[in-house]
Amino acid sequence: MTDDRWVAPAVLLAVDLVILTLRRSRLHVLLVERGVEPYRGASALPGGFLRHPEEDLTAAAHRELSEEANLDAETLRLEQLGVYGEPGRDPRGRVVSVAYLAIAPRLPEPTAGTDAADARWQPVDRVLSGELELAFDHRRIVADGVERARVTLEHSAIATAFCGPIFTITELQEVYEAVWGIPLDPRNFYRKVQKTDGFIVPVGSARKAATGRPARLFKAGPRAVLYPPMVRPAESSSTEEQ
Amino acid sequence: MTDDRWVAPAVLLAVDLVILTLRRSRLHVLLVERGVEPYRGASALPGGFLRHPEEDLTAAAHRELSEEANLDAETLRLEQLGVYGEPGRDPRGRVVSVAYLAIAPRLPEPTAGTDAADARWQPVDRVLSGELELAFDHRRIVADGVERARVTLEHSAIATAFCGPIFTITELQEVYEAVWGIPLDPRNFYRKVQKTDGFIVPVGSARKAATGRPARLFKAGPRAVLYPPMVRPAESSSTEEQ
DNA sequence: TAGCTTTTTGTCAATCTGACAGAAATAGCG
DNA sequence: CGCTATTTCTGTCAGATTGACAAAAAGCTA
Repeated sequence: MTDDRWVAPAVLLAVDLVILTLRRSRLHVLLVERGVEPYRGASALPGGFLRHPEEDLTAAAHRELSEEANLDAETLRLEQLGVYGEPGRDPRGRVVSVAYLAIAPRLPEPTAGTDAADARWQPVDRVLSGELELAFDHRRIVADGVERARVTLEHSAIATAFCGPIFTITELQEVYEAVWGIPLDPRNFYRKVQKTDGFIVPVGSARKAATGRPARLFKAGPRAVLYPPMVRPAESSSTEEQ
Repeated sequence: MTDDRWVAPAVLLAVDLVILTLRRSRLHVLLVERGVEPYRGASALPGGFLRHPEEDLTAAAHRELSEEANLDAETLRLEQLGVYGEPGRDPRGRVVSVAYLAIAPRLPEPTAGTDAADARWQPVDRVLSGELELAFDHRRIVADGVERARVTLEHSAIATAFCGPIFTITELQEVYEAVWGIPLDPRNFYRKVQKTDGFIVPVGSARKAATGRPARLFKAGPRAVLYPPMVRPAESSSTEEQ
């Protein structure tokens, strides 16, 4: 951070939000329909410019979330995902965008806010496959956010945040399956989760279910970082070997 | 990324660089002595403002690196570390800084460039302990960079980049020990590295050493992502349990 | 040749993983 | 009430991995 005698050029700073949740056992991302140009009518991540030059970035992120999707942003823990500042990514000029990621429990259907014509949950598959096109470079941002979520699930107990306050082990497994996009063995998952110390704690030996054997209920444990981590089965080598 | 009819406020955008290397088995970070206000004379990370509004962020990072430290930046793979945009972090006004991280082999002693009065390697310990004070929030950025490097070492083969093109397993171990800050068992390390497929490949059964048994030589293997990862021994639980 | 140092090869018990069998608990149905 | 379907939970078992440690191998030096 050196400075110049030269006047430093200013750029437009924006925040974009990748809000992930689980609906019907599928990973969904919150999208808005743009109400203004450019990309008017297209789907995009919620977000927007800083309101004033002194606005804090996370504050701006929370503000945009409530403005555009009427979601109670206070309860979401926003994690910085990255900066997207490639010249030309926005037709209006140089816009640098800071992306934030949040992983959320089943959230209510959002209602359109002031800036966006509409706000709704869309399956990430539709976005990643390209079936649903997004404005700007938002598809890339979603992809990065999903990958981050996958890694985060391995090392942190955040998966419990996808569930309600009380959940069964099967429900927790469905979170992992949905985010990782692969099926897991229920018995091994059960064992692993149970003996990962501090991950989940049993809550009143209650029960549940509609058709099978009643499942025990748990709540999130005190540990935030999982050690050893949940290991995601190998899929393919990043670089071919030999 | 919604826009306003309101004129969006512009902020000053800067890049900061955390360049890590190994010198005498200790992790060092590249620092410059600031030649201008604010914090004139204090140590700081190399970096600076965008030169013009259309400059690419990574291009700016590479430019600053060569300007301030005369390092051949082309060979370094810069990885985005995060955004530091807290209001008030820079006395000149609202400055948002994008931090980049690079992990590098033994680099030459840098020479001061145009903007910085001096550029040199400093042990990260001295920075993290607070013994050496840095300008702005750069100590925090260094801390984040070191932690990122530690995690990266677990999952990627980047550790080989700290060594020269040809190295011994002991040299590779010293990289892990320096970055992780803990000692490792040579025999178990040897075994683990050897059977992590594609990590390192033996190069001509040459030898080396001055005092003990000659060590075999290796070069970086084709695999960039390590699976299974190198596991860093547990240190302490992030959240107390029970 | 003996001693020192460092690298390399083993050993062993404990733990973890992946695959799978089968018991337990409930609802629905004839 | 007994049977079946379904889901949850408890085991088992072989193979791989880990951490701790012993000891051989290969040089250099005295």
